[in-house]
Formats: sequence, C-alpha cells, structure tokens
Amino acid sequence: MNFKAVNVAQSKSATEIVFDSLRQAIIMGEMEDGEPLRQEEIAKAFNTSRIPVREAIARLEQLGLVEARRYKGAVVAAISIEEFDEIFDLRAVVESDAMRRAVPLITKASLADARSYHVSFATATEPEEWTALNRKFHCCLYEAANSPNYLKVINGLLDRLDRYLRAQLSLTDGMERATREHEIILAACEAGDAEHAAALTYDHVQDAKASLLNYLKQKRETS
Amino acid sequence: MNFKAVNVAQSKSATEIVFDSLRQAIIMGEMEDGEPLRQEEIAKAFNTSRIPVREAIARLEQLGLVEARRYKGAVVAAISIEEFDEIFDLRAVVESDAMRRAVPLITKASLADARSYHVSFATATEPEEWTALNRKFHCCLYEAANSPNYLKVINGLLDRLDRYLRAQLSLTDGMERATREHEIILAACEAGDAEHAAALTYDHVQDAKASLLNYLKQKRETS
DNA sequence: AATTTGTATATTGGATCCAATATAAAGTCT
DNA sequence: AGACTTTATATTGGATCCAATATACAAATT
Repeated sequence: MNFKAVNVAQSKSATEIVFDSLRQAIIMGEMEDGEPLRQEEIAKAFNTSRIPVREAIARLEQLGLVEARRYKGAVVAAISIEEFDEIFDLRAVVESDAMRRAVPLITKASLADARSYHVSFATATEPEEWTALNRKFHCCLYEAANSPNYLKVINGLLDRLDRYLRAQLSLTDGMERATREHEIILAACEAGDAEHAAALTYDHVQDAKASLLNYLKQKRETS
Repeated sequence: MNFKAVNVAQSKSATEIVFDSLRQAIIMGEMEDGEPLRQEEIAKAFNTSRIPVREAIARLEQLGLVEARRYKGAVVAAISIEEFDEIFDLRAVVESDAMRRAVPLITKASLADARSYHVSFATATEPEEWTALNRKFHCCLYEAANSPNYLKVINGLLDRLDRYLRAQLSLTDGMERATREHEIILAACEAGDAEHAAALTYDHVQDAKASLLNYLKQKRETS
C-alpha cells in the first residue's frame, strides 16, 4: 500500500460546512448588520436542503452572531454602543487574566510564533488580514495557558467584534498603535513579567475600545 | 372589549421547549455524565419529530453542555478536574469584575431582593433548590451592572458547573460556608464598597473550587 | 384618500421519508 | 474457543413534503 490515509470520520457534515462558512462571512463583515439569512437561498448556495442550514443558524444564534425571531428568520446581530463598551471591558478582564496565566508557561517556540505573527501583522497591507493576524498573535500567547475555556470565551467575544475591529484598525493610527502595543506586550512576555503583560493587555483592549467608540460616535454624528 | 390579551408570538416553538427542558435536566443532574441523548426517545417524550430535538441538541452543544460526534449522537458533557480548575478561575475573574461594576449602580430594591434570596438559601433544605437560589442571589446583584454579556458568560459557566456545585454544597460544611460568605458579600454591597465586594466574590468562588476539587479528589481515591 | 379587509406569495417550523454510518448479533473458518 | 466475516438492527444526517405564520399587494368600504 502506498497512499496518504485520510480520516473519513473527520470529514465535515453539511451542517458544519454551512456553519463555518456563515460564521466566517459574518466575522469578515461580508454580511451587513441586520441582513437576513434566508434559509432557502443559503441551502441553494451550498447545494443542500434547509435542514443543515437551520442547524447552523441555531448554532450561530447561541453564539450571539445572529438573532432569530419565530417565523421571521434570522438576521446578522448588530451591537449597540453600550454593548461595545461592555464587551470590550469583558475582553479586557478575561484576556488580561489569560495572559497572566500564560506567561509563566510560555515556551521559546510560542514566543517565536508570536513574534512572527507580530511582524506579519505590522507589515500586512490588506484589512482582510489584520484581525486574523491580530487574533493569531494574541491567542498564540494565551494558548500557552492551556486554558481552553478562557480561549472559547475570548474567541466568542472576538467573533462578535471582529468586523468592527477591522474598521477600528483602518483608522489613521489604528495599525500603528496596535503594533506598538503588541511590541511591548511581547517584550513583557519575553521578560517573563506576567503582571506587566497582563496590565498591558488590559490597556491594549481598552485602547482599542476608546478608539472604536470614538470613531463610531463621530460617524454617528456626521451621518 | 374585556379580556386579558396574550402575546401569541411569544408562545414557544417545539425547539425552544425541548431545549429548555434538556438544559434543565442536564443542569439539575437528572442525566448522568456521558449519558447519550437519543433523538427518537426525546422526540417521543415531547410528542414531536426529531427535527426540533436536533436543533435543541445543536444549541446545547454550542453551550458545551453536550458533546456530539457524527453518526454517534450526543452525550452529556463531563468536566475533567483540570477543566474544573480553569472554569472556576474564569468565574472568579468574571464574577468579581461583574460585582465591581454592579456595586455603584445597585439599588435598595436589588439589595432587598438579594437579602431575601440569601435568607431563602440559608434556610433551604432541599439540594434541588440550593444552586438555583445561589444563582439568584449572585445574579440579582450582578444584574445591577446592566451588563448582559457578563451575565451570559457567567450563566453559561454556571450551567456547566451546576450539578457539581450541588454536590459541593451537600458537603458537611458546604452550605454553612457559602451562607457565611454570602453574608459578608452582601454587607460589602450594602456598604457600597465595590472593591471589597469584588475581592470577596473572587475568594468565594475560589473557596468553592477548593472545596469541590478536594471532594472530587477524595472521591476518586476511594473509588 | 385613508383605512380596513381579503388574497396571494414568501418564508419559516415541523413531520415524514430515505440514505449513510455505527453497533450488535450471528455465522464461518481455522 | 477465538478471530474474522457477514448480516441485521439501531441511530444519526439529510431531503422532501406539508402546515403555520408573516409579508406584500389588491380590493372594498367608508
């Protein structure tokens, strides 16, 4: 025998495929806030029936990425200004503690990975790449903490914020400031200073919040 | 016209009913860890088809209450010792910050409600009531923070821990210690001392963790 | 014309059916 | 007997169909 084995059991179900695609589309901002998710339309696009689509939408609703009302269908969930404030605060608390847990356990290899993502992020020119690289940078550090539940919460919050974060990074000094802050966070990690890294992470998230809220308020006034 | 209007739109779908019931059953420990959720069986019990059951299970999976594998079905998700440790830490961080946010906004009415739950908790004799009253006590305080996302995360974590917390409270000094700690948390809230209330909440969760982990490890050794 | 009423269409919720896979039970061979 | 096939059964995944509801639009009434 001479072939590359593939584990068929891990081939994805229709539900999974639809779920992943829809999640990605929402995260990437390819769907507008409030845009409806028509089951029939989606089913056709994926060449399946509505059943897997419905299951995927049910999952997305649990994650807070869509809102569904009976017999009215699901729409992409928008986030209010007040909620932005709250979600960023939540991120700041959870991510800083994740960092606190991670630093003592972090390996040279992870630090190298983080630095690589950091460089990629700093030099990336396409907004589509920014948030993905940003997330990779942060999460690759958090992962050292071996705390899947922390990560799940963090990723859930990032999923909901992702498309707005992309807008925030697009601001005049968005990428520049983020890169600068990443640099000092990474330095604290390399120095093994968990408390400092945690504090910097907290500030980093709060900085992003202030920047985004400022932008949104300005935008709301002008329009 | 002289009748009491009922909003028909908020009548629950089969999916919702099944979801709520299954969630409750898992939380209350009426289903064993690892026990399979047979779609046909559940559908019959609720006198519906398997479709709503499947959607309900998909939702439960997103919440981490069940684990599903393709063609093998879903089972009640167990939690490892390491995960207990992590989830309690996460609770401690999020709940203490929720308390920090809540104290400055808390009303006399909420404090009265909390004290009422506190008394009910302290005098409750049925283990089935303990965790529900405990949750009501804490969350009624957190609710003052007007932070639905904090609450959703907290409730999600409590959902997964609930049945184990019931075991922990059943320990010789479980209820007694919890009641004592609730008393001083409430006192800090009444005094308007947010930082103290937050610190006490953090310790309260860590206490529960230590107590439960100690119990589980002992149990594991003896069996 | 504005409001209401009735009708047609679109969309979602749920039931039933078939296909794909897993599990258990016989059967077969050494 | 024990290991390996083969077969039967149970269970899940997905497709198709029907029912319930919402939405859009035409007709009617004032």
